[in-house]
Amino acid sequence: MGRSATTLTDVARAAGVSLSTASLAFSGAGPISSATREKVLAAAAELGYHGPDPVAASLRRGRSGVIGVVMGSAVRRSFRDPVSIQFLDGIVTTLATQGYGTLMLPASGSDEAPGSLLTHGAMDAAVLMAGAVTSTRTIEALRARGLPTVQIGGTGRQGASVRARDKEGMQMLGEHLRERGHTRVAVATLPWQSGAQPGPVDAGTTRRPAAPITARRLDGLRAAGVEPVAIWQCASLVEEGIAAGRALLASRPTALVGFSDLIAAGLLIAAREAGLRVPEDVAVAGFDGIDLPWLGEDTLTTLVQPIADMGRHAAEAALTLAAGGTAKSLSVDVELRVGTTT
Amino acid sequence: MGRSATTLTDVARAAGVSLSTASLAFSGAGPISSATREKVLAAAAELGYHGPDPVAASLRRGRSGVIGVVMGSAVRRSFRDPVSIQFLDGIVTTLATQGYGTLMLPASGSDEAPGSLLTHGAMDAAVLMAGAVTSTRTIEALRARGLPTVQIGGTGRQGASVRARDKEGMQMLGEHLRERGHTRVAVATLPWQSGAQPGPVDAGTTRRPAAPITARRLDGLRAAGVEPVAIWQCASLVEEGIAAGRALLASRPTALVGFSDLIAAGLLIAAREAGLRVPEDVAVAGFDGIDLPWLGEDTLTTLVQPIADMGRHAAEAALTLAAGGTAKSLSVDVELRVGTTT
DNA sequence: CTGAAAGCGCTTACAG
DNA sequence: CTGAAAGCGCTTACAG
Repeated sequence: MGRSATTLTDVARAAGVSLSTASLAFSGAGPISSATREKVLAAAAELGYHGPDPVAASLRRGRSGVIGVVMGSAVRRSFRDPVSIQFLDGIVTTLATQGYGTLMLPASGSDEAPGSLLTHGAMDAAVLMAGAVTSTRTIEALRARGLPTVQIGGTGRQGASVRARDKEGMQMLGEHLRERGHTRVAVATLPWQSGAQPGPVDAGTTRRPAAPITARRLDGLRAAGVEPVAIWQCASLVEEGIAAGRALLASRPTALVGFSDLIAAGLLIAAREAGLRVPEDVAVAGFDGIDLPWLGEDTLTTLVQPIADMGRHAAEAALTLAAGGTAKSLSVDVELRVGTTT
Repeated sequence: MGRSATTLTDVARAAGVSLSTASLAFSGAGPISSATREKVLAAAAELGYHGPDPVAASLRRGRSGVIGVVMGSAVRRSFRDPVSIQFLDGIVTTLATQGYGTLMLPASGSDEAPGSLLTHGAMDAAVLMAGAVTSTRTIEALRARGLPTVQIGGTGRQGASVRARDKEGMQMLGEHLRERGHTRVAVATLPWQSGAQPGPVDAGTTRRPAAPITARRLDGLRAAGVEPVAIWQCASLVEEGIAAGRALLASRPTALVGFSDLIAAGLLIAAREAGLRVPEDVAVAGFDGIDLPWLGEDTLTTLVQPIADMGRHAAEAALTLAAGGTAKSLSVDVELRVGTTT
């Protein structure tokens, strides 16, 4: 059962004190003499009692001590991007220092009912990882329960969010590319909406992506006066970046921009594969600022996001919400890091 | 608080039934007429009640509905290997289908006290990911609470474990290399013990690695008659594999074996970097069978583990233990997949 | 098929 | 500083 047979009542009896006093010895939430505490702790050790049952304490306190983290898609897919892992690291680490647990929640697909964990799992608040943002059913299932949420990369319009200044970042990159004389820029974006399949997008479209991150990054490029000669949407995976690169090179671009570093790595591989020199024949840039130790000599020109910090902020916002407070949305700066690929 | 203000008692009153009947309407754990159930559900919908409080239900049932997963090290580091992610995917997915949640537990370092989540988090059992296996303090903290554990990659000596037949696999690889005529084999192993720093290991040592996976894989090579000309221990990361490769090439090997695919990818990069042709000048092989889309034309010769299956088995064992049953240890077969690198 | 009662193990006002 | 009491919200024998 994962629960020891001896309870706080047993410990109190063995120590010759009341239940409330025994509770205080463990929680320290009230005045207690150190002699009494020692007595209780000794009795507990004697009985093999390892502290109050967390479930019972949760019920009494009215809080589960758990924050849910909703992944963008299946764990396997979602966490192939180191960015997700660093977010998760920031979240888990921050919550752990507050004694809070992190519950993994598989997001439901856009066409399937939310899982029982989402509808009935014990938690006080939830963090929605970037890819989960546009999965409406997931958000609605959480809202229906009255659970406060924090979105990473969201719009901030529905509850608290933590996001990067994507537009400002991409604008910096766009200006950097224009300074370098690039006029033909092809772009491999993130998906325009949740569940979108990889493939071309009409470069002249006036439709704005439903996914906020994709929309903001595209806005940034355009704000710099960069009008893409070709657009390909794909997930943040190296293989999808490679496929995007192969397709985009047909438009004879002088620069390739990936909306993530993993995508950009794929673009770079596709360019090399085509026998092109980088950056002489074609420049390549990404977004994220992660380590790609397998990329060889090149270091990618990219926009560095403070990823672990963002995870930390999201966790802190979730804790505030769990405690009944209100959390404000937060935008963090990104930094242009010029590597060898532009 | 993450808890709606209305309770099952309110719903029962509104529906004009008893508390026990209202409970049955949600759980279906006893006989109830469908008319009555409808009445209760309608009252619940009316009141905005979204089902029984999971914490209260857990207390009453005596089970938290949560399984902890202890990572090998910090999330950030541990999950840079896709193998860990696939394990986690298998675990989370399997548990979710049973309505069970997955709690992320950062392992404590070998020299620090176990975190409060480990000592006081609500869970019914725990799964220890490969790297966590030799972290004695972590295991002891869990055992002290009376929590049953399942180890991935463990020895099976302390509780249930799910592991690959590492030795048999490596023996197959050793024989494959010998058939190809290799006599000078250099090896980049996984760490010999928890927390070991990357670096050389005396190839002639008779000391056996404390880490069971490392020990079994080395045993397998030797069982095939392969006596390494040089050994370097490192974590399963591409950059550590690259460093290992640079060092190991000094021993003029005709074959390089990495104890993980990530390490082997690093070895391959180091070989290319040294201007060596693979496999003509030097062969390279790994262990795991993961996708490495950034590796270029080459496909790694490797031992394929059924990783997601192993995660699934571990989750099922944990569920059995959580229900008070006993779980047996399990070994799964690995398969030699010959690629272009040997 | 439905209801009344007990109790899961704890924390927290409250009284002394 | 310590103790007696209430109650967190639910599920499950048990009786009818």
